[in-house]
Amino acid sequence: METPGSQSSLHRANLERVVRAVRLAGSLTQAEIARTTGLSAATVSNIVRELKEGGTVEVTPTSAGGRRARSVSLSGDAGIVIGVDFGHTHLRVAVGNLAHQVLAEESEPLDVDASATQGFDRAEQLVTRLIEATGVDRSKIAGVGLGVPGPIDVESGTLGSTAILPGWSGTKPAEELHGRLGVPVHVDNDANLGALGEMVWGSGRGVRDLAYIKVASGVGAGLVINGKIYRGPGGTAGEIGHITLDESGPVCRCGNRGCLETFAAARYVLPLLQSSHGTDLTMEGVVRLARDGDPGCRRVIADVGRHIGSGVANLCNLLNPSRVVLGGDLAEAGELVLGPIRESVGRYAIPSAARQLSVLPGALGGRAEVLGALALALSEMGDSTLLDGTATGTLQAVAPAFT
Amino acid sequence: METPGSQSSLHRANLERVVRAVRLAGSLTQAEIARTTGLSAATVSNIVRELKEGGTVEVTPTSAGGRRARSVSLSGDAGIVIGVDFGHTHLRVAVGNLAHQVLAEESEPLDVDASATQGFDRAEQLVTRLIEATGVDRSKIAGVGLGVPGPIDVESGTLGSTAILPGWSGTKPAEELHGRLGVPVHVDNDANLGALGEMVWGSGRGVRDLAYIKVASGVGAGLVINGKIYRGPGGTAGEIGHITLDESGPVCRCGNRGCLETFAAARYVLPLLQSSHGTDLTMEGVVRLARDGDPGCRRVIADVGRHIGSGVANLCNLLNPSRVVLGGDLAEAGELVLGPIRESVGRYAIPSAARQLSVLPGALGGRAEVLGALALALSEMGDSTLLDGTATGTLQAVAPAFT
DNA sequence: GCTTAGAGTTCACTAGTTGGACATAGACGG
DNA sequence: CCGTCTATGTCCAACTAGTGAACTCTAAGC
Repeated sequence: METPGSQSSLHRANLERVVRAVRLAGSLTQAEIARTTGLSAATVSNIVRELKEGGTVEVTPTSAGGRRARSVSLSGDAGIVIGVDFGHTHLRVAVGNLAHQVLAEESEPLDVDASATQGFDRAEQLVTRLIEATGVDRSKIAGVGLGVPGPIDVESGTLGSTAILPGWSGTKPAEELHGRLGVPVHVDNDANLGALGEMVWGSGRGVRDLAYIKVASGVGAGLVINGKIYRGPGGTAGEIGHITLDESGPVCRCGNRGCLETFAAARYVLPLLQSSHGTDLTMEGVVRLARDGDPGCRRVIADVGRHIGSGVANLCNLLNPSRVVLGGDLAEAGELVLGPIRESVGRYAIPSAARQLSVLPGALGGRAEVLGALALALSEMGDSTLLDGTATGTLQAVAPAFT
Repeated sequence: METPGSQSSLHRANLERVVRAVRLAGSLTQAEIARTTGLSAATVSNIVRELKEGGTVEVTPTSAGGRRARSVSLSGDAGIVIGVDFGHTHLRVAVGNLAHQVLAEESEPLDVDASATQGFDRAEQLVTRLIEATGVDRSKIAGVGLGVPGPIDVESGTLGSTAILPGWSGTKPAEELHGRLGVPVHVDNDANLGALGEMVWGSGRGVRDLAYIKVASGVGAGLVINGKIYRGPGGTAGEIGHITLDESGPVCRCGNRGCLETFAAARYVLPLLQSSHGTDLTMEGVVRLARDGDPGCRRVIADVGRHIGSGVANLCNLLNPSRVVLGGDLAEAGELVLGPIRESVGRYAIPSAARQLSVLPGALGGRAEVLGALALALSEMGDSTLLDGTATGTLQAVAPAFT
């Protein structure tokens, strides 16, 4: 990085090449590394020795029953990364290692009206607790990924005006957390992190172009293009919630009318059920009732699905992603919502684009954002390519998260 | 390329770095090259000598009135590239050099009903003629870019079923032309090439994220994301023409209803003026009449603009590009169509995304596609990054194209 | 005319990759 | 049970390529 064209940069690149190969395959012998990376056996030998001395990899003597291969794998304590996710009602923290394994994860409720300072204090405490619980050395923290539920300017790190976390607008979450933890902190919004999480660990594995659609109090999308999060020059890409579906529809909080959000987001949908089902319904509750067979809730969810499908059809015509992953509470409704989405997509998208699109529920549920924060920390720490094109399948299994 | 992590690959990368720096700046002294590339002066000295001996660059002894700097520039005859563009009614060919200069350009009418074979014959003849006219050696051809007006599968190179060039579907244009010219041929559709052309030579210079919208017999968009054409996994990204604007609108040729195309494309718009203006109107004619003040044509064009604006607003919400460039015949209408587009965008896109969006007419007119084909040939020939982030302004002036 | 400063070159040095030789250890066949 | 075979990993000499420092050259400034 320092000197763009020097030999040392070549060496660094080769180091990363080896690390990436090992990470993608789990464990490899040196000869296998040489074959997959294209480097010579001698070079691999040197690099492995260097990495071993640096503590990045571990060499286990002849595990497999071959001739005499020593398998190389990433050492579990080479470094750890931390993901922190602020939601509207919760705070969630995960600790993982360089091998993409989740070591610990925990969430706790967070008061919506809590001040930013309180929030960051809580986050710091929870991080400290999890670090202690896993028993790793604090100095091993390589980076932190941070998710916030609202528009954030990635360049300056300033949180925009957001109706979701009232007292927080104008703060710089990354700086705050960096001050408390003393390590690099990278921020992004929840939709982008959800996309990243599902891409690395969930329903988006192996896909290089996907859209993650999160339906909660608003509707947002995280776009992955060519294996990387796409934020757009202004940082506001993915605002699928404000696609216009009906020019004379309900007025949206953004000031326009008939945005997708006004047909799909919790704040606009829940009131529909007030007179029949009471006022204290949550989206989660509606989903549960729908699964239990409640016809009103089923109808509402299907309508939401149809509208989301219209938005996805537009997205599909424009970007032609190979996969759309649905996240947020609504994803729990499964086929009740996915069916109508697929139907709408089939109806409104051009056939050639719709044909190869798969619409899947997120595999990570509420964990998508924290895990995405973890992945963000991993991707920002120099191993720039998380998924290398045709990943050959054998990715790490996610360690069962305790708590 | 051959050996991914070797020193020779590093050397090759450094060669490209220098070539790119020189190309972006037009001409540089060695010391300037050293500064912009980050390489040491000694290395630059060696590389320049190598490139000079290879005939890639020329060193002109002290042109500027400095102390004693020898300016390095790409040699005009280091290699040439060719762009070929098939339109619905024309065939257009351009010849350029590695310095991004257009040496010759010519277009001739092409019968819509011409067979594919006839078309390729004509293209070959025109290419040969232009090569001879410029007097360069045929062996210097480094590559050909080819534009076709219809859906093409970039992987297999097969032209999809297209209503625009009837007898051509199923052919493999790149193979055909490769067989005749004997050099590598790269294909893409007209919207993508238009985007590339405007990005390199036209209204999109210096921008890394833009959408080029071409309104002709259909409506298509070419998307540039992070400085590169984005085609999507299935190759059908950019189908802005089939965004749904009105669920119960006119039936579109794609089978859906109320697509943007049904409100904006020539085949749907021209009939509106039949009873008042006669049946043999073309889009070009409507634009001319509108500029001359014809109220009916003005109204129609404004309506088209408003509808395109709705589509652009959706695009803008999803992708947040920093620029939208309008191409095709319609762009000639200037503010008559841009005004309504901007108005619609302001109305339907979320403010933060719309604020930083600029909507401009294409600067290249009907030449955008050929020039894009030229740029495609250039970008595919190993100099993978055409525009390197913060291009410092001083791009080549386009040499006036003689017919 | 002398000084100065920036441009480009040369040279010795260093970093880093590679091919080939070599040691090692299990598998296989007899 | 032993020799052969084969693939693994390591070591060494050769080679490639970039770098810093010293050096030369030329025009500008005083």
